[in-house]
Amino acid sequence: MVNLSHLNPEQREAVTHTKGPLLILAGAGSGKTRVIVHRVAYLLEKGVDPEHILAVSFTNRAVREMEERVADMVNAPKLARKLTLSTFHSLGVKILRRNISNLGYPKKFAIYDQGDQLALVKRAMQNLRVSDKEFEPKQLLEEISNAKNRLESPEEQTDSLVREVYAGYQTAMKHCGAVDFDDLIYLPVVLLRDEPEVKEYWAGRYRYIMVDEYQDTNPSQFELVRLLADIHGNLCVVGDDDQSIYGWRGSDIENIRQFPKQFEGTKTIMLTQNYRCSGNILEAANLVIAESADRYPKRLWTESGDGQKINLTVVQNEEEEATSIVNKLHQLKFDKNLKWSDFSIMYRTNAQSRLFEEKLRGERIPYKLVGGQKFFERREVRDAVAYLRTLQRPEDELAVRRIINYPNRGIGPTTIERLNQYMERRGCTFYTACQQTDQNEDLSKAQQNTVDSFVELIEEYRKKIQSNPNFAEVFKEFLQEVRLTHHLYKEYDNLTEAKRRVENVDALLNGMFQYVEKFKDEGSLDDYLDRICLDQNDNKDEEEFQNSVTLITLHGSKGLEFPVVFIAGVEEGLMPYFRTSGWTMDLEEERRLCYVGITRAKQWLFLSYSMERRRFGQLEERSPSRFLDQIPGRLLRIVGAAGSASESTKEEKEQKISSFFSNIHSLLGDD
DNA sequence: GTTGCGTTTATTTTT
DNA sequence: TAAACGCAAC
Repeated sequence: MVNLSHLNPEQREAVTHTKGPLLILAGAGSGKTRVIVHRVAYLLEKGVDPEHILAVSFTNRAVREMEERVADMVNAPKLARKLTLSTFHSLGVKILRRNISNLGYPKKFAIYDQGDQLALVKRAMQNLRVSDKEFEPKQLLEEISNAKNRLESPEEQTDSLVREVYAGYQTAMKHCGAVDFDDLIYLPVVLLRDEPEVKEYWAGRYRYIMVDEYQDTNPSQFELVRLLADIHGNLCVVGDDDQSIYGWRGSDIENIRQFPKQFEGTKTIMLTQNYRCSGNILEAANLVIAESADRYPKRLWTESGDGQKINLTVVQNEEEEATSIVNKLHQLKFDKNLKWSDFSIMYRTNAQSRLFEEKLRGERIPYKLVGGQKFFERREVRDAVAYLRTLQRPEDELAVRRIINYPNRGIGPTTIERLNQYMERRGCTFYTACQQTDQNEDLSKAQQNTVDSFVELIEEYRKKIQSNPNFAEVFKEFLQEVRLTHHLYKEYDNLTEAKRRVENVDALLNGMFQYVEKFKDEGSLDDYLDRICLDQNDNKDEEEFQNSVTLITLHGSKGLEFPVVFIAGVEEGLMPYFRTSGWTMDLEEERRLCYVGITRAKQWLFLSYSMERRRFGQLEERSPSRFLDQIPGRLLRIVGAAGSASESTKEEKEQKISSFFSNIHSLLGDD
C-alpha cells in the first residue's frame, strides 16, 4: 500500500490525479521527485501495467534517482523493472532501435557526438567548396541543431548556406549510418507523425506519461510528448517556469506556460511548500524572482524558521574572494561540524573555478569540479572507443577513419585519398573500399598490403568479439595487439602525461569489465555503446569524491542542494552576464539563474561581490548585481572580507568598501 | 607528424 | 591574461 499520509495535500492530489492532462508547478525544493515516485507507485497499485508507464527526464542523474526511489518504494522488483524510466534521449534510442529502418538507417546506427558532428559539417562544407574560414563550422552546426530542435528539415531553411550544409550533413550522417543527439528526438517525431503503425505501437504502449523538468523542453521534445500522449491525454508534466535556464539551448519556456491551453482540461496543481531552504534564504529567493514577468505567480513558503541571515561578502578582488570563501568554508566546517561534501561553490562561468581550485588545493581540501573536460572527450578515450565502434560496425566511417592509421601503420594521406576516390566511384562505404584493394588500381602493391592487413586485423577481432559475450576481454586483447599503451608512451615524452592517458584507457576498460559483469547475458556490445554515448558520466569514479567540496556552475547546480552554498561574483557583468559584444542577453533568464543558485542552499548562503576583477587581462571596476537590489538588508549580513593579501593600503580599501556601502545604502535602509 | 609562433577570442552545455 | 587555433617550417 502506498503511503500518502506523509505528503502534503497538494502533493497528494498530484499523485492521485492520474487521468487527463496534469500540470504540476513544482517550486524549488517542493518535493517534486517525491511526487513523481509516489505517482508511479500509486499507478502500479491501481493495477496499471508497468509497461504502460513512462517517466521521462533530462539527465541520467535524475533518472537514476527515480529508479532508486521507485525501487525502494515498490515491493516488486520484477514490476519495477518493466517501467520505462528514461531520459528523453534514451527514449528516442528505444524508439529508433525498433523503427528506424523505416527511414533507411541501419538498426545498429551509431550516435555521433559533437566532435563527430563537427567533422561531418566540415566535410559537407568542403563538398560545397565553402571555406571553413568564412563560416565557422561550429556555428553552422549550431544552426543545424537549432533547426532540428524546431523540427525543420533542410528544405525549410531560408539561409541557403545553412540549407545546403544541413542537407549535406544529413546525407553524410546517413552514409555513416549515424544519428546525432538532436536526431534522437527529431527522427522519432517523424516516425510517430508519419507512420501510423509506429504511432499505434508507442502511443498504445505508453498510456501514463510523466515528464520531469518540463520547463526545459524544446519544440521537438514537446512534439514527441504530444504524439505519444494525444490519444489518451494521460500526460503529467512537472516543472517550474522560474527555473527555466536553458532557453539559449532551444528550450522553450512557452511549453510550460501554454500547457493548459495546449491540453484541454488540464488540471493545474502548485507545489509551493518548500522543504529545503531556511526562511531567510527562501524569502530572498522569492523576492528576486518576483520581479520576473509572465510567470505563474507563486510564493514559496516554509515551516522552518528564519535560520541564518544571508552573508554578503564584499571583497577587493577575485583573489580575496577565493581566500575569504575558502577561509569561511574551513571555519564553518569545524564550527558546525560539517562534512566537505556539505559545501558547494557556485559561479556563472567556468573560468572562475580556477582560483578556487588553487586555494582549495593549497589548503588540502578535497574538491570535485563538475564540468570541465569530459572523460569521453579525451583523445585517447575517443580513439579507443573508435576501435570499439569499428569492431562493432565497420560501416561507421568516422570511427574507421579515426583509427585506420592510429597507431601509425603506414596508411597515409595518399592511400586514404585513393580509397576515397574508390569509395566515391563505387558509391560504397569507406570500409568496403578498404576491403576491395585488389580492385583498386590506384593503389600500389605496398599500399594494398598495408590496407589488407588492417582489414584482416579488424575482421579477426570482429569475429572474436561477436562470438564471445565477454567483449571487454576481447577488446583488451585487441588493444594489446595494436599496442595502444606502448604507443601512448611513445607519443608523449612527458611521462606523467602518458601515464594519465594510459590510465584513462584502463579506466575505460575497467568500465567495460564492470558492465559485462553487471549485465551478464542481458548486456551486449551494442547496448554498451549506447550507454557510453548517452551517459557520459557513467565512467566517473564517484567513490573518489565521496567527501569533497563541489565546484559547479550555476547552470550545473540545478536539481542539487547543499547545506552551504557560496555564490561567487554576484556582480553586474557576471550576474547578469554581459557578453563582450553582439548578442542581447536574456535578463529574465539571468534572473532565473540567480534564483536557481539561491534556492540550492539549505542553511547557509554566502554571496560575494568583488569591487574589481580582471577580465581579459584588464582590471575593471565592478558594481553589485542588480539582483541584490531585491534582497532587503534585514535578510543580509554585509561584511568586508577579513584582511588578506592585497596591494592596496588599508585606507584605500576601507574607502572603497565604504563607498560600496553607500551604493547599497538603499538595501540597508529597506528594513 | 610535430613544434613553435603569431593571432584571435573570451557564457551557460542536462544528451 | 591565457588558451586555443591556424599556419609555416622542420
